[in-house]
Amino acid sequence: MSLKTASRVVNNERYVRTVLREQVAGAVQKLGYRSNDLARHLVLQTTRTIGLVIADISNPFYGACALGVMRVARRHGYTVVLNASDEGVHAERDYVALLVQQRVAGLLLVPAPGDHTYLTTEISRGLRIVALDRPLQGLENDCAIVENEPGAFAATDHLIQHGRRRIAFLGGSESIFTYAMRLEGYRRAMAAAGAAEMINLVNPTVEGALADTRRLLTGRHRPDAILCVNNRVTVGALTALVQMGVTIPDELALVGFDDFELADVFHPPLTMVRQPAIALGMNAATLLIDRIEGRETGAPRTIVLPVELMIRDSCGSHDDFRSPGVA
Amino acid sequence: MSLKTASRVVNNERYVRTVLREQVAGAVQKLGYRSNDLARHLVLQTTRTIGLVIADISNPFYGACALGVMRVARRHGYTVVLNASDEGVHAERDYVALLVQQRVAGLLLVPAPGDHTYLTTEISRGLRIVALDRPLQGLENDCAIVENEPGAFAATDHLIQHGRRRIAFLGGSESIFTYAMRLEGYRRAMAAAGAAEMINLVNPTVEGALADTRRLLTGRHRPDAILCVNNRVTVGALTALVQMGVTIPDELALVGFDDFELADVFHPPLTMVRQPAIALGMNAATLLIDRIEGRETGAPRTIVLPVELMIRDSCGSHDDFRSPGVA
DNA sequence: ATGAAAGCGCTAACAC
DNA sequence: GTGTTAGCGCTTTCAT
Repeated sequence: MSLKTASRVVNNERYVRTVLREQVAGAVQKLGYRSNDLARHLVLQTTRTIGLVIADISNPFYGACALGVMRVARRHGYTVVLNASDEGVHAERDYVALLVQQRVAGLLLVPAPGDHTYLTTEISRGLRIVALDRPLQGLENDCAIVENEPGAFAATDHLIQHGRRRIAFLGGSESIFTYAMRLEGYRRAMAAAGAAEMINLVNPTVEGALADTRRLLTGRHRPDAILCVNNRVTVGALTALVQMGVTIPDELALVGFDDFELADVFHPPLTMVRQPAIALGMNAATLLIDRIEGRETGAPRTIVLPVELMIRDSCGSHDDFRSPGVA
Repeated sequence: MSLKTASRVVNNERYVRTVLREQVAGAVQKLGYRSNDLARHLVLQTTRTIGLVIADISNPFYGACALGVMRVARRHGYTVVLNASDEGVHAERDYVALLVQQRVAGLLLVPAPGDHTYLTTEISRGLRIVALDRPLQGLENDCAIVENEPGAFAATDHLIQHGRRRIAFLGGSESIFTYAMRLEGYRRAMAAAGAAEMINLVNPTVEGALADTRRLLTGRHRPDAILCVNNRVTVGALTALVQMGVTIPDELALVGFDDFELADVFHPPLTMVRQPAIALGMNAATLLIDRIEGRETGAPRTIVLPVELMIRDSCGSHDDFRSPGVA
C-alpha cells in the first residue's frame, strides 16, 4: 500500500476501500502513529494556531479574557499560544516576531503602551490581528473593547448623585487607552456637575495605588470619594483604606472600574463597573477567526461591549441618593 | 550566493564573509523575511514549545501557576501553548493528542480526575511530562505539588486551638489528589483532638459551596467552624455566610486553603493557607525544561513546596487562643 | 568560506 | 480507488 493511502485514511478522505482503511487504522493504533503537524502545516501553508499576547495572565481580568478566547478557539479547532508582554512594547515586539515565525494564523493582542507602527509591516504581509481591550494606536484595525468612557461617566455621576464632589480619579498613565477613556468619562461627569477635577495618575498596580491612596488621604486636599481605574488600583486603594481605618462610604465613597469576585460580599459591598471580560475575549477571537477563514472581509471593525454599573453600597446609603449633597 | 549562505547568516553561524553577511542582513530587512519555524523544527526534529494543560485559567490559582510557567519558559526561550481541560479527562486527552501532534518538547499537566494510563504510551514514546499541582494517578512521574496534608492539618489544628470542635470540612471529591490530601490533614487533626469529623463533599465551585454552606448552617448539626478546600469553595462559603448574616468568627470560624487577594482586608481578615502558586509553576517548568535539555536524568522527582498558614482574624480573637474551648 | 544535494513528514495534483 | 511525483522551507553533510 502506498504512503498516500495511509495519508488518506488518517485525514479521513474518501476513496479508500474499507479493508485498507481498517488495516491502516490498525497499524496507526499499534504503532501509536501521530501525524506531524509541523510537516502538515508546512505544506498546507497555514496553521490552526492563534497567538495571544496579554500584559499579565495573573490579573483576573485578563484571565477571564483568555478564558473567552480559549473557548472560541477550541470550538473552531484552534490552539492558542500565550505570551505575557508585561506592558512592554519591547517584549511585545519580540513575541510578535516569534509568533510570526511560528506562522500563527492570527494574533490577539492587548497592545502595550507605545508605538505600534512596526505592525503595519506584519499586517501588510498578511498577518491577521485583532486588538483586545485597547485599539492599536494609530492603526485602523479590528478591535474589541468595552465602553470605557460611558462606564467611567456613569460611575462618577453615581458618586455625584450621592452628593460627593471631591472625587479623586485614581488611574494609570494616559498612554494606555482604557485609562485615558475612563479619565475622559470622569472629566465629563465632573464638568457636568461643576466639580473640580482631582486627577491622580499612579502606577496602576496594587502597590502603586496603595501608596498613592495613603498619600491622598493624608494630604491637604482630601477627597470624599475615589474612582479606581482598574481592579489592581481598586485592590490597592481598598488595602490602604482598610489599613488606615477609613470607613466606606461614610468617610470616603469608592467605585472601581472592573468588577471582581467577592466585591458583593465585601464590607461594605463595593459598587463597581462590570466589564464583560469573557465576552470580550470571545468576541475578539470570533472576529479573528472569521477574518482568518474569510467569513469577515470588510473594513476594520470595532466591537464595543457595554459595561454595567453594579450598584452596591460603597458610594453611600440609598438615603442620600439625589439629596442636596454638601461638599 | 547560495541558499545555504543566507541560512548561515540567519542562524548566526561562522564562516561567512562580512560583505555577504551584511548583504543578507539587508535583504532580510528589506524583504521582511522571517524564517519558518515549521520547516526549521521539522528538520531539527524538536520544538521549543511546551504544552500547558490546566483546568481553568480563570481560577487565580492556575493563573498564578501559568505566570510562573511562562516566566521560566521565556527565560529558556520556550513558547507555551495553553489548554483548559475543565477537569475532564476526555478534553485533557484530546489536548494531549493535539500537543503530541504539534510535537511539543514537553508537557505540563494538571491532571483531571480519572484514568491516566493512556499517558504511559506517550511517555514510553519519549514525551516529557511534569504533573503540576497533582501527581499522575498510578504513574511514577515527575511532579510539583504543595504540602497539602500538613497545610490542612495546620489549618484544622489552628481552629481547634481556638476552641472549635464542630469543624466542617467543605471539600471536593476525593478523586482529586489535592482534596483527598487536605481531607487527610483535616482528619488527622480532628482525630488528634478527639473531635468528630464533619465531612461535606461538595462540588468545589463557587455555586456548589454557596449552596452547601447554606444547607450546612440551616441543618441540625450546625458547625462552629469550616475549612474550605480551595479558593472557589472559600468564595462560595463566604458569599453564603455574608448573605445569611452569619458573623465571622463569632458564630462561625473559617479557614481557607489557597490564599487570595483582599483576604487580608476582608471583614474580618481571613485566615488562609497560602500556596506558592507562582513558585509551583516555576518549579514544574524548570524541571520539565531540565528534562528536555538533559540536565536532569535520574528517576522521577516529586517537588513538594511548603505552604504557610496566614493567621488573620477569621478563626477567633487572640484571646480565645489555647483557651479551654467549650464545644 | 561557500555551495550542492539530500531529506525532515507531509499533501496536492494528476496519472492509472 | 490507488499510486507516483513534486515540493513546502529549512538544515545537515560533504565537496570544493
